[in-house]
Formats: sequence, C-alpha cells, structure tokens
Amino acid sequence: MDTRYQPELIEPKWQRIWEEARAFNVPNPEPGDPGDAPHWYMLEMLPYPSANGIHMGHVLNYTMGDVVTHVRRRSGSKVVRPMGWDSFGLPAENAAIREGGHPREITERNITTIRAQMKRLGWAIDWDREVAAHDPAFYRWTQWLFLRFYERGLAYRREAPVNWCPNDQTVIADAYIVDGHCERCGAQIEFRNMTQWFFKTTAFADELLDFDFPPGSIGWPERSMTGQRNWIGRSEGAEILFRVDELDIDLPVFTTRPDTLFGATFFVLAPEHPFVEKHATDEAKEYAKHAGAKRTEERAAETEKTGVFTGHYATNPVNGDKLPIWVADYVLMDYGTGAIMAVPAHDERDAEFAAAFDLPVVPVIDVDGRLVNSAQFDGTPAEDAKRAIIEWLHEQGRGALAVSYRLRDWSFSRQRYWGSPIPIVYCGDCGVVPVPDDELPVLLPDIDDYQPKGKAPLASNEEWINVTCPTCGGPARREADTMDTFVDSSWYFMRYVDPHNDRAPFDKHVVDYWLPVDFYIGGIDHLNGHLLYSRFFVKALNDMGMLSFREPFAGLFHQGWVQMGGTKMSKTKGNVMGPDELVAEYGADAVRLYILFMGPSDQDMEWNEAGIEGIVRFLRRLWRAVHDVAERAPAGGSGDSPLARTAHRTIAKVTDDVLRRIQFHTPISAMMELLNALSDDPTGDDARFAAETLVSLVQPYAPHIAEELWSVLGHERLWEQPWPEADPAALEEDTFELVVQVNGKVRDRFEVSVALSEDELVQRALASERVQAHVNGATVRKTIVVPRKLVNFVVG
RNA sequence: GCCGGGGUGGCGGAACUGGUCAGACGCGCCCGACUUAAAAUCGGGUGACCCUCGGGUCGUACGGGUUCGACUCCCGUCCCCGGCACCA
Repeated sequence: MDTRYQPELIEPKWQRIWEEARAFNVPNPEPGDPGDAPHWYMLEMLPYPSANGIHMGHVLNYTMGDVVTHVRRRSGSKVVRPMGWDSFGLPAENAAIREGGHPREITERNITTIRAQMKRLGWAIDWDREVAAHDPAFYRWTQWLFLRFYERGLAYRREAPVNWCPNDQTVIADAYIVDGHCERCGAQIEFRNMTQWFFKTTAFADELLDFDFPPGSIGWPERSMTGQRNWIGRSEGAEILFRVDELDIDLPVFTTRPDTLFGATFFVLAPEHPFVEKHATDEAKEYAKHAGAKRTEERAAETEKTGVFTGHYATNPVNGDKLPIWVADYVLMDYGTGAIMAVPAHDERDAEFAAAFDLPVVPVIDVDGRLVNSAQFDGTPAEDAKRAIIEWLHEQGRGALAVSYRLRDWSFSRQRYWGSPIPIVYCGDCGVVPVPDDELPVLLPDIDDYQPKGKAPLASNEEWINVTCPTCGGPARREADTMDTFVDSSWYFMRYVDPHNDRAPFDKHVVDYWLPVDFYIGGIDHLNGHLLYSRFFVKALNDMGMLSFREPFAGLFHQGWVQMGGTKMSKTKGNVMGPDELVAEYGADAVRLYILFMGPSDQDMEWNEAGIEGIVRFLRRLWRAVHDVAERAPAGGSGDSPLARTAHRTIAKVTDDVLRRIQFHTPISAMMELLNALSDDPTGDDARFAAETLVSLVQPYAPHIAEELWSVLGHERLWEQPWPEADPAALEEDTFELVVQVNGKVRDRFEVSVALSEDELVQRALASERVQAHVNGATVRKTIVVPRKLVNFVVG
C-alpha cells in the first residue's frame, strides 16, 4: 500500500464524490413542514468577482464558515450554506473601458475562475442556490423591491448635497467614505448638489438602534452594535423657536442643552441655510457662497473660526434678548436645523467664535451644576432644568422635546453603467412614473461606450432611454442612473433561500423558515453600509408583511484582515496573495488548516507562509498514525484508558470552541495534542477509538484527508456521520494532581484520589517533605482548600 | 474629545467563571539519531538570571491596590489599534 500523503490525489477524488452524492445540497422544507426540526443558516458575505480571484482573506472567511457548517450539519441541524456573486460594480466596468470587452463577459469569466477556486478548496456549498446580482432573474426582483419602497415613500428623489467621487465619476454613499476619500479608489470626495435617489434609512433610525435577536442567538459583537449606534448618532434635546421680529418669521434650532438657553448670546446659521440667501446682507451672502462650497472636513480643519453678521436679530424666547444672527461655516446644514443658539460660556466652539468676534459670554451654570443668571430657573440642577425649560417653552408654544440623528438617508443612484437600472420613467405630463411590475426587469442594454462623463452612460443611449409613458402613452425618458451595488447585497441573503422563484423575490414561508441568518461572517468595514442597509431592508419588508422577522442577522462575526506588509490585502495596494499556488503545493486541507491556525480569526494577522510547514507535518503525521492504527491496533478497547479520556476531552474542547467560543485555532492545537498522544501509543488500548475520534474531529477543517482516513479505518461517508459527543463519564477523572502551596507558592504536586475529603487532602499535603521544608516548624495560620485543585498553607 | 478593543518568550499565540511552578500548540533556533551527504523523518532542549545541579529568585506594558493566591478584579499612567467627531 502506498502510505504517502498525497493531497493532489485524494482532494479532487473526494470533491467528485461529494458532488455526485449531492452531499451539501439542502432542499427547502416541503410545504406543510412545520419547520420545527433544527436548522441553521450559515452565511458569509458574498464575494465581488474580482479579476484577481479570491485571496487569503476570502480563504479565512469561507473556511470559518465551512467549519461551522460541518459541525452544525453533523450535530443534527439542517444547514443551508449558499454562495453567490456581488457581480455588479465598478471594477468590471473600468476593466471594460481599459481593456475592451463587455463588463458582463469580464464578470462572468471571473465568476467561472472563482467558482473553480472555491470548489478546489472543498467548501461545503450548496451550489444549486447560486445567485448573481447581474443576472436579470435576480435584478428583476431588486427592481421590484425598489418599486415597493418607492410606493411607500421609502425610496424618493430629491436634490441634495451628495458625495461625488471625481475618479469613479459617481455619487458615493456616506458609509463608504474613509477620511474624506473614496473607500474604493482613494480619490478625494467632492461635494455636489445633485438630484439623486435616496432610501429613507432615517425612517428607521430609532428602530435601528435596538438589536432584538431571537432567544439563544449568537448575537452581534458589542463593538458592532456600538459602532452602528454611533453612526446613527441619536441625540435627545429640544427644538426651540427663535423669532426674527422684523421679518415676522421663526427660526428653529436644535439643542441638547436647553438648560443653557439663558446663556445664548448670539445665533448662527449654516452657510447653506435658506435664510441667508433670502435675508442676509450681500457680504454675508458672499461669505456663505464660499464657505458653503467647502467640505465638512475642510471646515473642521480650519483653526480660526470665520463668519459674517447677517444684519438680523433673533429673539430668545426665554428672556426676550435680541441675539445677532451670524452665518458661519462651523454650523452644518445637514445636522439638526442648520441653525444654532450659541452659548459661548458652555460650548467650546461657540466660545472660540465669541472670542474671535468679541461677542458677550454669559455663564448660566455654576460649579455645583446649578443654573444661574436664569431668572425663575436659578438654583435648579442642570439636568432638571433641561426638562423644566422644555416644559416652559412648550407651554409658550416656543419649543418641544426633539431628537436629532447623525444618520442621513442613503443615496443609492449611481452615474455608471454596470448596475441594475432604476425602473422609473419621466413623462412630461405624468412626471415620475414607476415601470409597472409586469414590465420588469428593465433590462440593462448593451452599449458601446461605458466612459463616465459626469452623467450616466445610459443617458446617451437614445434608443433605450426613449420610451412611452406607461400611464399616458406619451413620450417619456427612462431613468439613466443605475443602483448602488449595495442595494443588491441588501437582500441577496433572502434570495439565496428561494433562488429560483419567478413569482416573487422570495416566498414568505421559505424566508421565515430559514431566517434570520444564524451566523454571518464578514468584514467590519461593512458595518455602517451593507449591514445597516440590510437591517433597514428587513425592517421595511417586515412592515410590508413580506416576512416575519425584524433582524436579518441574529449572529455576526467579523474576521480579522489578512495583511501583507501591515496592510489589508487588496487589489489597489497590490499585496494580494491568492490560494492557488499554496493549494497546488500543500493541498487544500493544509491551506484551510493553516489560515485558521494562524491566530484568533477575529484578529488581524500578517500573512506568513513559513508556518504552513507545521500544518503539513501535522497532516503527514496524522496520515501515518492512522495507517499505523488501521494496520496494527487491536479492535475494541476498554474506553477507559488515558488515551480515550484525552480523546473525549478533545471532543469537548473542539465542540465548545467552535460552537460557543467561535474560536478556530485552539481546536487545532487540541487535535495536535491528541495526535501526539496517539503517536506515542498507536497500538495500545483505545488507539483505534482515538484515531477515529481524531479523524472525525479534523473533518470540518480538513475534509479530504479526513474522508480518506475514515475509509482507511474501514468506514464510509464521514460527512454525514454524527458529530462525536464527549462521554461525561470519561471526562471524570478518578485522580487529580493536587497542588500544594505554601504562602501561595507551589511547593509540591502529586496525584490523589478525587474521593479524598478536604481534611484528608490537608493531611496528605502536610505529610509532604517538600511542604514541611517550607513550613519549617512555623505555625500554619490558615489553610485554603480548593476542591480538586489545591491546598494552600498560610504560614508565619 | 467621546466610545470600543488591545499590550504575555526570538515569532504567531494559549491560559474560557481569580486557583496545577504562566508560556499549551505551532514556527524558528540549538543538540542528537538515521544518511556518503543533503532533504525528509525521529528523539531531546529552548522566558530571564543565579546555582553547590537538589534547586533558588524574578517574570504577562508601567506604578499602586484587593486577595491565602492576580495575565485574569480595582485605581492611576504610558503606548498601540479601531469607530464617531466644529453633530450644537
């Protein structure tokens, strides 16, 4: 028999067997299935089909998902684990511009490559459920969902300042801007006023703050929930009306500090505030024009406060003070009301402004946190004063409790070609007209010129753009912008469970059966984008009655970045390391094990190929040991040997780490320890049991070698064998190593029976010569006994 | 500034509810076996310092504290990473 470990032979063999056996295809429940059998939705963020294929970050992500998939499957759950393609988007379009060809051809070529890479890694994916965002059978339903949002006012069009990427020639969502730069290409983002499509994410701002998962869910990491809450940025305060008497209008302000209302000494408007254009002096208008053109980051970077008096005064409703109205760029139009009451005594920014323009400062809170200079509120603690002043304002009809959010609506129209068309036409008579459902999908036409020119490439396709109005039959034009690819990824995980449905995006019963997703693995970079948008989609669709859950992802895990040279692998940085060469050299099993063995999977790791040798050695030793056992070890076994107990301990450790602790590297260490123990005694009592256990535990990590060795041990179809269970009796030890300390320092250790009483333990401990040497005749002041662990004598 | 996560051998890291001389497992390195040799493989060693070779002292960013006992809990300091940030 050839006993060399040759992954290049066994891996394709088992991959073929799994495919033929349809080992990992999982059908949906039959109609009428109550759905009470355990099931599990394992999801990993779908990949963009890059021309570079997948890199080690993907390998980490999908191997983690694979381990969980196998363990859950074999633990008795029906596990759905699909795969698909985030296949719209800029890189393919840019490649088409650069190198010619059609984005569709480029994308589909990449998908073919990546699918083969994925299959070569042996991931247990249900390929029957594969979906692709650019497939008309998929984007038909993306468009259909858009129309449902549109009908409810959750998708709308307005002119607004938006983030423009001058390099990609399109609008970018807030969540994908990093330090004022395009997250994708790195170009500096500009500020433009454009008519854009928005999803009304703010409609769910409050609800998005709560994370309400079904009982028993894994839940989200604390930092992720905190991160989204920060992004939403809820502030409680008051909206207060200040009257401009000479113009007979009210200017509302939002403040979180209504208790400082008596300290307001001036009033400031954002440069974009409509009041400025209508009522301010020419000088103030001129200032606003320049200041308003600057981006928020530029404004924040300015060290000196700037501003101009508008020529008008606002009346403080609480004391009748006439406050000069200024326009200054430290006030932002897109937060609160775009206007503030300035309280220089208690706000740093207002203080700077007051200092720069020599404006008065009136303190209204003393060192004890009580109000002063505040008439009838003097002496009230600030916290109480907030309520009291709001109440007073409310009675006067000059203010009310108010909540403000940092979150803004999601602009999702893109001025590029390779995305789903937005199913809207513009009619001279009827205005904005949605394309009727039975005309979906609005197919993305083939065009010759993808070059962005500051407007959508589709806009110049006269043949496509000119249509008849669905309402009146008159001439109309199609919307030429396409949808952000994050619209596709906001619902793909629901299409996965019902991918061939041609009557609806998905069947309610099917999504309600599988969702919410039990475990979702993906990068934390999508926290305020994709993950927030998906939650928004689910809440909206729940309101529409299309599904019964309120959260899409009941368990979330962020893998760390696989880095090279200290930065995350990415095409733009040119530090991408793919799995192909490694798989060819060491085999898929070794690559899978190694990427998980590198460290805690939620922590960033520096790619370093050197350590893979250790994993290859482990696999070779496993191979030899199991063959050795198969040939020489006796059948049966007492089940009571130290080796058997080690095997049971390993089962408990691996299971607990993977399922509860979500830690993938320590199980590998534990399996190495078991192999070390087995290698020491390959023909002993319970060697066969230990070998079978080890192979069974290795299977989720290294399924090919496990399957091969399982057959060497005389068994079949390991992938559907029950996950091993640790025998509690075997975990119980008859003896334990008693640690004896004197003054907290270990002085002796020896095996004792677990049956000994505390007194007996103390007697044994005192009997030790080493202990006596340290007690040395002194008085034992105190004795601490920790059952099954130690005895500590406090002496002296 | 606010919020979150960290700091353990030459390296990646372990120690899960304060309790087995902290350092599992692996990499690297050193020594040895096998070999003409190398590779592969196998065995041994590997926190620091001291040592009469029995062992001893110190050691988990730093300084304190709680405790019989602290990598683990508390207070303070330094540093690193991430999120939010002229958000009123």
